[in-house]
This record gives sequence, C-alpha cells and structure tokens, in this order.
Amino acid sequence: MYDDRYDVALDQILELTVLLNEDMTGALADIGLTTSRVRLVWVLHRAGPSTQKTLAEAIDVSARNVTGLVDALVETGFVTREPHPHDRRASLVTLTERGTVTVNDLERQQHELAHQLFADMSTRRYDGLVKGMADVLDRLRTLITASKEG
Amino acid sequence: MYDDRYDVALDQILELTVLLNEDMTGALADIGLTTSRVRLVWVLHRAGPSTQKTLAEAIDVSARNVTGLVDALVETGFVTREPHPHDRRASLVTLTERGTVTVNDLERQQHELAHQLFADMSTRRYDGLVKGMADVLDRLRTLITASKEG
DNA sequence: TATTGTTATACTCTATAACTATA
DNA sequence: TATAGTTATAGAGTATAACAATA
Repeated sequence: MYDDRYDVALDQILELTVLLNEDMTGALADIGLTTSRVRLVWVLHRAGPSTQKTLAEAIDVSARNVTGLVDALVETGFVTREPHPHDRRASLVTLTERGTVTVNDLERQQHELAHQLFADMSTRRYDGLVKGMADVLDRLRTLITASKEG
Repeated sequence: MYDDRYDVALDQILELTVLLNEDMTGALADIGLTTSRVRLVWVLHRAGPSTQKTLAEAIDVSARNVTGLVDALVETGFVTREPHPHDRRASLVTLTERGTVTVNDLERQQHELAHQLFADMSTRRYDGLVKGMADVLDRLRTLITASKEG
C-alpha cells in the first residue's frame, strides 16, 4: 500500500505550485508587473515585435484582453504600440529598453533560483527528481488530453 | 556543469504548476466553483462551521473579499450563512449537504489523480521524486523566507 | 474602545458582442 | 467579405477605507 505516499507526493507538488505562484506574484509586483503582463512580455522577448493578434494566440486570451494588457504595459513603459508597416489595421507591439532589461533580469533570476534550488543536491537524487518530474508531466498531459476528449 | 539541467528541472516544475492550475480551474468550473471559493470550502471541510473572520485569516484575504466569496457560495448552494449563537456581530458559515458532497468528491478525485500519476512508477524512481520534491520545497521555503526578510 | 462584517470605491484579469477601419 | 483592434458591457477576485452593529 503506497497510496499514502502518492498523496504526499501530489500534495507536495500542489504546495510547490502555490509557493512558486505567490513568490512570483510578489516579486513581479515589486517591479510593476503582473503574471499576465509578464506572459506577454516573455512572448515578445522570444518572438520579437508582434501584432496583438499574434500575442492573443500565443498567450491564449481574447483580443480584448490583449488590448488591456498592452495598454497597461505601454502606460508603465515596458512596451510600445506602433503602427504596423504593411497592415494599417494592425499594431506592432515592441519591448522598450526598460522592457528588454526587465525580461533579461527575470531570465537571470530564474536561472539563479534554479541554481539555488538544486545546487548541492546529490547527483543521484537529482537524476531521480528530473526523471520523475518528466514522467509526471507526461502522465499529466495524457490524463488532461484524455479527460478533454472523454 | 549541470546548470542546464537545473534550468530544465525548474522549467518542468513551472510547467507542472501551469498544467495543474488550468486543469483544476476547468474541472471546478464544470461543477460551479472557482479556485478561490474552493479554498474557502476546504477550510470549512477541515475546520467545520467558521466565522468569516476565521475564514479570512485561514485563506489570507481581506474581510471584504470573504463577504463576496460567501455571498457567491450561498447563492450557488454550497454553504449557508447563519447567525452566530453567542456573538451577534458574527456569522457562522457552514457547508450544506451539497457542499459536503462536493468537497468529498474533490478529495476522492485528488486521491485518484495521485494514484494515476504515480501508480506504476518504479519504487526507486518514485523515492527519488518524493525525496527530491521535499528537498526542493524546503529550499524554496527557506529562500522565500530569506527574501522577505532581506 | 475594539471587533465583525457590511457598503463604497477602485484596480486587474477575463469573456462575448457590436462596431470601425482596413485588407 | 474577412480580419485587427477598439468600445461596450459584464463577472470574478482582490484591496483599502468608512461605517454599522455589537462586544
């Protein structure tokens, strides 16, 4: 009977999600961002200047919602909204200098967090964690896909 | 140089938090609940009938917010709001039959999910995951505590 | 005087629907 | 006719502040 230990493992994962979420929300608030806005900023960081349509699809929210997020990011100086050179219906959202610096900082901080979390973990145990996490992720994806179809 | 693998592990944990959150949000919507309301329902399940003050402290939100959450849960039939027997300023929030049945269902579903995620995972790998998760959680708590004080 | 919960007000994220400008 | 983005409207979660009733 290992059922109890399964429950403990899931509880730990759930607790981790809560802690990570709270920590991120707080840290982002300190620099004038929210988790939703930062998702948009990450897309711009990796894809470069994008239309709002593209952003809406990338972060899977409505066009209306992107309008609001971009409004807020423009107002706080993280992005600009400029006319699209070839399509006068569209805008092109671009990271400002401040936006670029900020997302680079976030990237570095995430890298540091990873290092602090796993730094002196023994290699054997660390391998178990990485492989276990990958398995759990695969199963979760399968379960979610199945439940959406069922 | 294991830094890349640290990043992978953190990325996996972050992806897990997103997947779990989306899956939960969708499943709760199907039964007429939200994650915020369900946090309150879980407190009632474990603590029994409670004042709104107690609930506000337990889920760490403002008194105003609890008023809104309880309003919504009363309207959808998961809880009742009754006068407190000994303190006429306070109300006592109590799970209805429907609320009790629902939270028991959620508990069972979570148990099933744990089983499906970890069922046929080899004992050795599973041990690595559980111990690794516990270590990561401890470190995360330490880091967050330190950053809040610093 | 202190506490419980409410009303008042405001901000963020989210959605759908109607509409404008452009393709 | 189709598409990009806006305005209009609505609902959920969150907060602070002022206020009522009661302790």
